[in-house]
Amino acid sequence: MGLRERKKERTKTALLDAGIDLFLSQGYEATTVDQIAAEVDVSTRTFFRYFSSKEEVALCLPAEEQEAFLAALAERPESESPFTALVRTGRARLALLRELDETDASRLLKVQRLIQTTPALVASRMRLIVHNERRLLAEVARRQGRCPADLRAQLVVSVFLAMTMACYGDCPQDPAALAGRYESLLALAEDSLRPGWDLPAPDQAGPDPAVADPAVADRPAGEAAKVVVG
Amino acid sequence: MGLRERKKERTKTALLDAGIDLFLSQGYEATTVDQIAAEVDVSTRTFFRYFSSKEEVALCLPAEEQEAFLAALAERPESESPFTALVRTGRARLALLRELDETDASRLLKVQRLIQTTPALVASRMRLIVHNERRLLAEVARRQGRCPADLRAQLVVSVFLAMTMACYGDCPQDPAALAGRYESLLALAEDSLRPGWDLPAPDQAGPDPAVADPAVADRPAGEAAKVVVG
DNA sequence: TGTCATCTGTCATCGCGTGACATAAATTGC
DNA sequence: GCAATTTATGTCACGCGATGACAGATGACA
Repeated sequence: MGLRERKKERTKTALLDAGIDLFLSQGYEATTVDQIAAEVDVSTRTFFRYFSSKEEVALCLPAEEQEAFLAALAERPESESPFTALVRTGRARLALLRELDETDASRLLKVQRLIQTTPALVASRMRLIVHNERRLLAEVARRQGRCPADLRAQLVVSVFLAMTMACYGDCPQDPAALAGRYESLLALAEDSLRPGWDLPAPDQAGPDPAVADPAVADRPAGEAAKVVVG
Repeated sequence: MGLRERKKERTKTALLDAGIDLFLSQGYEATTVDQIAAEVDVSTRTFFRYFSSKEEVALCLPAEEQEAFLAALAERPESESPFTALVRTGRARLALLRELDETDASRLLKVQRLIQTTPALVASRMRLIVHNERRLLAEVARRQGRCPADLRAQLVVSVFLAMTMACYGDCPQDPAALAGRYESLLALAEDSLRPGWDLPAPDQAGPDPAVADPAVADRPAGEAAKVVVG
């Protein structure tokens, strides 16, 4: 790796760290791009050559994590059911947090704290997650042997994402607490879901049950509700 | 209602309609606030007195719907389980779509199409939804007699929101298709969830099982997974 | 060393959003 | 109907985020 690339990398992490620290100390909105650039002693224009937006400073790490998650998911054995594969991938990623460089780990925790305390960034991370939902869905549908429009595939992804978001819900603190929260939610899901719920229905062999019969919506309100009341 | 208020209301809906139409015809990003204001023949500054941002033009209707949803949820009978109350409220709101003024209905459908075809707006709507999650959670927890930090309450809300988002997932088209999709997802949820899953666990009487034992996270990866593999 | 590619700074520009202030309009009281 | 008050609107100025264009500085390579 040449001097040039090393210099670039140093500048990028310098901007990243400066940005995160400024965001945390004086607030995300109150911090201007000019300030970040000045801190690293580069021009504002140069800042935008490293980060496409101010937001990206706060979200590039989570974005990378998502990429890594998708890559890891793709390598889970086919024998695992879709939801199991998702859950185990999540657990593996979580475990990776603990064997991290001290500076990298603290950076990640800072970013977590930052996002958590900034409504605009919470929304942005949500956007990230939703943006990747499509790819997650594709992988789940592939494992189920269905098309991505399959409602059950969507349900599996939605439930998993719901769990993930609920995980972010409170306390970032330390990786251990996060993992604990993750496992608690998992146990709860086990209590709530029927075994095999994430496997494709064996009776319907067709590859496209995506659009359901709209006539079902004409049922009176009180009638269809029993399906979930139990 | 005085002349003044009528005039204001007319200006607001004029800006709203002009904005939606311009967004749809030439794209959201490509449309400037100046254009919208010019279309209604008011100054740019005045536009911002009616809408706090360009985004709000596209999202004020969904925002109002969310408020209405929360109000309707609060009035569901206590006898309904949390998830049932959520589902029936959703169904009732969906039914309301059909008895709407022609111009209001077409506006709503336009907004749906607009959001669906604009990634930035999809994200923004997601932000709206997440922003209201807290209030939804409060109501669910109240019905369960638990605190909002209760994981089961969070699961209930998450599953419901996941269903809602999956509903938005594809085809806006007509209200009937939307309702059909809603009911299909509902039926699928019935297949996947155990009866009574949304009721508070009877054994744990304490009001605060929010934070789980972090020690559980120390289990080897392969062991805890069986809880969902079944 | 000299040539080439690439990174960087400066400048200009656009769009979104806001505060301040003056003007025009509607509302109220007489 | 007219004056006094309230309130909506327009104009101006400004800050911030983001982008394109161009010239100069710096590392890469023969």
